[in-house]
Amino acid sequence: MKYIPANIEGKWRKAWEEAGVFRCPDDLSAPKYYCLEMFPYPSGRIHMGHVRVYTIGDLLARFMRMRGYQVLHPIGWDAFGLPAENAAFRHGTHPAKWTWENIAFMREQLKQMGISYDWDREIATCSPGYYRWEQLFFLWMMKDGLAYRKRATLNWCEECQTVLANEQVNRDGTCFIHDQTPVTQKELDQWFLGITKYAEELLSGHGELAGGWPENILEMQRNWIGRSEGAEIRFPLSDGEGGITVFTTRPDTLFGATFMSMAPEHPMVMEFARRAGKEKQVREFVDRVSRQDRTARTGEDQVKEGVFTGGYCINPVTGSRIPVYAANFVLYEYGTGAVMAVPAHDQRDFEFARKYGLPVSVVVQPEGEDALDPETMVAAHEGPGWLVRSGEFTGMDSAEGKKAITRRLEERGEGRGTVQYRLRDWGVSRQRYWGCPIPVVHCEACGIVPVPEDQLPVVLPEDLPYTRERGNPLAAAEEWLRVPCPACGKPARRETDTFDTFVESSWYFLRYIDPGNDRAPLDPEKMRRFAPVDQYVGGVEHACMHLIYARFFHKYLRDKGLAPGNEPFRKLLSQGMVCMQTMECPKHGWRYPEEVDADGKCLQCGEQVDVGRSMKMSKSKRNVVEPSTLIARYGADTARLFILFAAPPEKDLDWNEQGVEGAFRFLGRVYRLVAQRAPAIAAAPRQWDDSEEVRRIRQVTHKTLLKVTGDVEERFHFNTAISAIMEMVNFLYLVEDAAWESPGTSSALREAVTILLHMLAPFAPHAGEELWERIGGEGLLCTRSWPAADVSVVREETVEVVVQVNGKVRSKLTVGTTAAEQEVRELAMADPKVREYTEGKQVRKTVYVPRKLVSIVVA
RNA sequence: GCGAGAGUGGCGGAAUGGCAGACGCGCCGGACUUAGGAUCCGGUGGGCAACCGUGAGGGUUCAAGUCCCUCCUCUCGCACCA
Repeated sequence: MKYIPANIEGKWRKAWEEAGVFRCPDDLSAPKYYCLEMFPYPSGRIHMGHVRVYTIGDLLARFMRMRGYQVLHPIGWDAFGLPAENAAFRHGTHPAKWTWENIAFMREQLKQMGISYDWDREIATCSPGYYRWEQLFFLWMMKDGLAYRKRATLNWCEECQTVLANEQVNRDGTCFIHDQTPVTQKELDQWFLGITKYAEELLSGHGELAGGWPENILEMQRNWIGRSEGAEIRFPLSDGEGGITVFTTRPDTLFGATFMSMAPEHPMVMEFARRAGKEKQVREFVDRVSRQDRTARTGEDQVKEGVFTGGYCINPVTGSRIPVYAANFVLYEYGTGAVMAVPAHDQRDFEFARKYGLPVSVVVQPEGEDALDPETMVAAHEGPGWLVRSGEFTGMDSAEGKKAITRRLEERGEGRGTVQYRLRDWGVSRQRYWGCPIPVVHCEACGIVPVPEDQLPVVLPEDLPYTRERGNPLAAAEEWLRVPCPACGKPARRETDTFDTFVESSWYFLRYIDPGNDRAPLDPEKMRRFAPVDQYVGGVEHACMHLIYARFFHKYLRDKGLAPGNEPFRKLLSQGMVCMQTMECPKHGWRYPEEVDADGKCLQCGEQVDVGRSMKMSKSKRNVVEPSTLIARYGADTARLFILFAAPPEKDLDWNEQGVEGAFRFLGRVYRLVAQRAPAIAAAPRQWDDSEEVRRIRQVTHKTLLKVTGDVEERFHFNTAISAIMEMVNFLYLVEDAAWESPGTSSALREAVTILLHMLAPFAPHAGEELWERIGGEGLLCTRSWPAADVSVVREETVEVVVQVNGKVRSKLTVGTTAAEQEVRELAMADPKVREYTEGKQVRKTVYVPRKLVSIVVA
């Protein structure tokens, strides 16, 4: 009778596996439901964050399976990446070995959780059978002009000997792995993917996602893409031919442009300096600024500074000669790398102008305020207003002026309205070994030559001695490196850069649909059957990069006829973090929970530890609970149930050992209830009496069923679904022995327990199966249909109506559900408790809400 | 600074504008027991009460945790993007 998860969980996992119940056939026999959780990086062992995502996903997968869908629920491994290399040289192993061992270990951990994956579809992105197709996509992109090579300044870590993404640079400008090493800037030829060609569609596609995706994620993506409308305006050089084009969102302020600022990297900067004989001075500034990494340079506390280049250009509308400065706050990668400076109406330009004594000219006058005075202004006026000192445009409001000035520039061929994006093309080159080789060859005669499609895959050589701590071992792999040029046959060298691992994760969700295909990356027919993902579950940390890259890839593959529809993920659930309180010993720093005794004393020194606020579980803060320990102690069902009960999925979850105990206790309670009543249930007849007792049991049962179904299916409120199940169990505990034994009522109780177990199945699948077997249920519970609620027994015959007097509840009436308004009003007025407050007073107003309340207002 | 979200008992959290605090944890009491840190049953926002209570202050409404305005605090994202 005792609930011992260790005795039952393994047994049922085996039963599921043997029956192959989670295998999803290629052919559809029911409407499909593609449920996907973000696949893990095989870091070694799963952590609570993984347990949470995979539990949420599995709940939905199991639920939808019972709802009659053919569920595709796959899993795989995001298996390339830097940590494998770091671990490899730390532990003297090979990245491949390390990765595959981790995969083997974590696969077992996931299996222990009882997640209902179709393991036949498992993929690891480090297998040539996977990445060969991504090499093919890259060749296609090269042909389509979407993959190209560009010299670019990138963050460089001397220690890693590789390029870092901006997000891999710490706030203080050090490397995210080597936090002592300052990140520097380095110019390298890099491969880029033209994601900006899809910028507009990535933005407009949000229309299709609205409702299915959390609004905050869409907002983050909007910011990331950063669309802004404006104009490109050409400023002719004051001396000689040519001109400089700027991008501005404020063409209406053109008459107020009194100087120009350029990115230090802009080629015209040194050109001007040379001509003016100011090379030395300007070079000093340019060198100093461009040595700084992007984070430091764009940080908020960065002081604006610049240098006069010696050059001048002409404001196309005022005709005045304006000086050109190089300024540290102008970004070369954005817009045209040059901006017209309007100090009166842009705060940055204002500060810059005041610092270098440049003229300020007011051209936008805010409505209803004193005329702005350039001499006394202390800040720029960035808001709207009326145009002044703007020639023929004077008097227009700024919105109108934007359009009019742009139109005039277009007519004169001096500019045009354009749209700019903050989104940059995606740099995919990494100077790294453990990644997918970029399939091109460098030939002295032919330049860059793509590897012919029939020679794919370019297999990453895994037999290299992995001894170098730094740099890319591929660069030293002479045997692999030297190949004949595919074009001319002369000796050439392979590209040694590998892909950013976000490339792998940009299409894995499609490959799951056709994982074994060795003739093509994807079969369009199968894609049409299973794509898109109906429900994607993962963390917010991927709101921008992964989710934008994947949307981009999906759109590209759509254009190549491989992927159906415009969007890869119909609905997205972004789950909250798993947090736990931190403990810090004054002498020994962060403490693991097991390093502290029951009285909150450090086991090492006996000092009282400080209990800090709850923070995201992390090894560094030692506020972690190991999933394996948890499962060993309580079983997978308890882990799952607690995680789903402790908080709604999108909110952060506070880990609490006593809460886990509570979940375990509840499962024990269900277990004892059902196990104890199993004989009575087995003996119960199929027909129930038409008694009050039966009606009550059935009403509770079906009400719970409706609530749980709605909470899971529509609201994703798994915590309230569980609390409804708990209430039902509490109710069943109060049912007397006699009712379990009596033929008339036991049949209704049999129905109750049957439905209870079905509802429990997606939450605590192992315990559910075990009890299902005990009550003589047929087949595997997880393969059964979700029960249909009998709405007729849910309907109440009477309802409680609250009576308020002046907004305060004074009495409650029990009336028939169909009672007429007039009747209820009269009952309310006649109620003695109500009369106490209404006696002798004038009734001003009464409000009647059917089946809810009567509200009486008295003077 | 900008944007998004959140703030409810001792704690995690419930509440289509209609009885605030479901459910769980913790705590208190009872039962069963040689025993209980197992299990079962009951109680549990504050106040003796009238009443008061959802971060603070206003407002709309017969009625506000929920809607509107002004603040405060916290979390996350963006942050010289011209």
